[in-house]
Order: sequence, then C-alpha cells, then structure tokens
Amino acid sequence: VIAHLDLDAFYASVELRRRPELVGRPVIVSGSGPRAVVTTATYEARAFGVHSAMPTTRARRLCPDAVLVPPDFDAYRRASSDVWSIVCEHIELVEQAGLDEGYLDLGELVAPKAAMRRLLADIRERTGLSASVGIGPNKLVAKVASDLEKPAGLVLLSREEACERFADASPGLVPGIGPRTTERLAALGLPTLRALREADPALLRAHFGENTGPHLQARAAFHGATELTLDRELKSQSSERTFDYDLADAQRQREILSGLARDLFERLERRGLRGRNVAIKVRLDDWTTVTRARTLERPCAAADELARLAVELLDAYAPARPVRLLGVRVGTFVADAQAPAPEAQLSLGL
DNA sequence: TCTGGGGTCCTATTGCCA
DNA sequence: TCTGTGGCAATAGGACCC
Repeated sequence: VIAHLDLDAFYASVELRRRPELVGRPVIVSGSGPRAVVTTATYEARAFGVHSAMPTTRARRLCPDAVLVPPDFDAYRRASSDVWSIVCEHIELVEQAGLDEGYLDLGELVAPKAAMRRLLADIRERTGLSASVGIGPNKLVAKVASDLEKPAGLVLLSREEACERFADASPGLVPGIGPRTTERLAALGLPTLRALREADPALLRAHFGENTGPHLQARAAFHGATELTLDRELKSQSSERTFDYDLADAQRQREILSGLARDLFERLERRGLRGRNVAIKVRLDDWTTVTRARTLERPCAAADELARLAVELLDAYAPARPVRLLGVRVGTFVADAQAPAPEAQLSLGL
C-alpha cells in the first residue's frame, strides 16, 4: 500500500501563512518581469483560469485583482522541511519527490486511511498547511488519487477502480503522458485510456519505441512502481537565465554566460561535486533551443575553467539570431574522496 | 500575448572498435 | 583487405515533471 502526499497550493499557502490578510483573496506567486510565469496560484485565483506555468501577463489579464507575490524559495524549503520531518515521525519509508509532494510506503498498515487522516491533522495543526493524500497499490494510482479531491482530499483507490473510473479520460490524465504524447496518441486514434490500453502493442512500439511503447500501455492500465526510491543521486546541475529582452551582442552573451558558469561552479563546490560533462543551452528569439556539450578527460575543477569552456562552446555555435536564454550545465559527476557528496547525509537524516 | 528555472529520462544518430 | 554486425559512449533534441 502506497500513499502519495501532496501539499495544497504549497508556495501560495506558505505566503498566506505569513500574510493572513491575503486569505480569501486571489494570490499569484510569480516573478514580475515581462517574461515571468506563474509559479503557483491560490484556489481563488485558479477560479479565474490562472494556473502554474502560465505567462504572468496573461494571468493578470484573467484576474486583474489578484495579488502578485514574488517567490521566496528559501521560505518554501524551510516549510517543506518542517512538513517532511512530521511525515517521517509517522511513517518510516518516505520518498520525497519535490518540495511539496512525496510517496509513503504504508506497508502492511491495517488502517491506512485512518493513519493518513491522523498525519494530515498533525501537519495542519503544527504547520497550518493543508495537504491531500491518495492511497493505492502503486505510486501511479496513489498520485492520481491524491489529485482527485484536492484540496484537503483523502482518496483510496484500487488499480481496477482507477482503470474503470478513468476509462474514458484522456491519456494526459496519467502523469508522464504530457500534451505532446496525448496529441500523438489521438492522431493514432487513441484518444482515451481505454483505447490506449486495448491498442495493438506493435503499433505503439512502432511509433514510440521499444521501451516507451509498452511503458505507455502499462501506465494506461495504471501499473506503476510498487517500491520507493529512497536514495536518489543528483545527476546534473545547471544555471540558466531568460532575458527580459533578447540579446544580440556577442560580447554581452559571453559575459553573462561566464557569470552563470561561475554561479554554477560555486553551487557545485558547496555540494562537493565535480563533473566531466559541460554543456551550454541557447534559446533564440524564435524559440529554437540548441545545446552544445563537451566531455572532459578530467572533471572541471575551477570556476575560470568552467566559464572558459562555456564561452568556447558558445563561440563555436555563434548564434545567428538574438538570444533570449543562456544556460550552463555540468553533469557526469566523478566520485571525490576528499569531498563526499552531502546527499548521502541528507537521506540518512530523512 | 506569449511561453521560468531546476531537474530526469528516453531516443536517434554518429563514430569508434572488436 | 573488405564488409557486415553489434556494443558502447558521446552528443543533440525533446518530452515531461514540480
């Protein structure tokens, strides 16, 4: 038995907790630049059609009376850590899957629903935050169930019930099947989960590959992982920036990319991480996105070196149009005996 | 009127090597 | 010496998630 716990409108709720005068008003957590997007919106703002990832300019038009609050990720991290400490007092096996959601292995618990009710009450009492829980036989069913009666929902579902209940729903209901895949499935005459479940496996393999084809069909039947992933290792780290206005000047591009590289190196340093793969990302004004990468013999060991490599990659590509985004990424981390990655300690603490 | 930043994972392609 | 095949690693693009 697995539960998925999801905090309701998490970032917005943290903001409301310290600004109670805003309770009941539509609140949008978002940056303020011309190209900002919505991070989270309260349910009052969602009633106007506002949702995460929507351009903030559009959200303002939909809901002119909304209060805009800039994101404060340090505060969200602190609140998140409070919540997950409480969860860990109740349940032994916990997989945190982001600041605001995670999976709980309820094992052979006799009364899972009652246990989750107690947990939700405890979280609400001690943090003032509301969460929703879904309970099912695997992570997929649990996650879909947690979404059903948000906010403050508590839903238990078997795999068979999920199949029945969502037979006519769009494949996009399933996490992992996004807009692009939903569209391609519809074009193949598979507009529902039932159709996807009953489709010819060969057809799916032909269109989505040997792995993804069968995977899609399994998801449609609500088969999912029954084991939690307790110790995830970071695979890459990156830093990127979208400009308020497109940038055509090559020298300015180099300067900004160097700055991003130095920032990134500092963050890696703090975690004791060194990587062999260095990549840049360039998004042009027409939204074409290009990445260029290089793998080194030895891990990159200095901020200057990372900055130099990034600029070399940029010069080799030499963007032919104005640029709206620049980014740097480092991956393929190597084990470093002198500076063990703090992830190990983090998961022990959890 | 446009579309963030931080990530993970999958696939196709290409070059190298046995 | 030429050709085909399969494995592997690196690269690029893209879908998707919070």
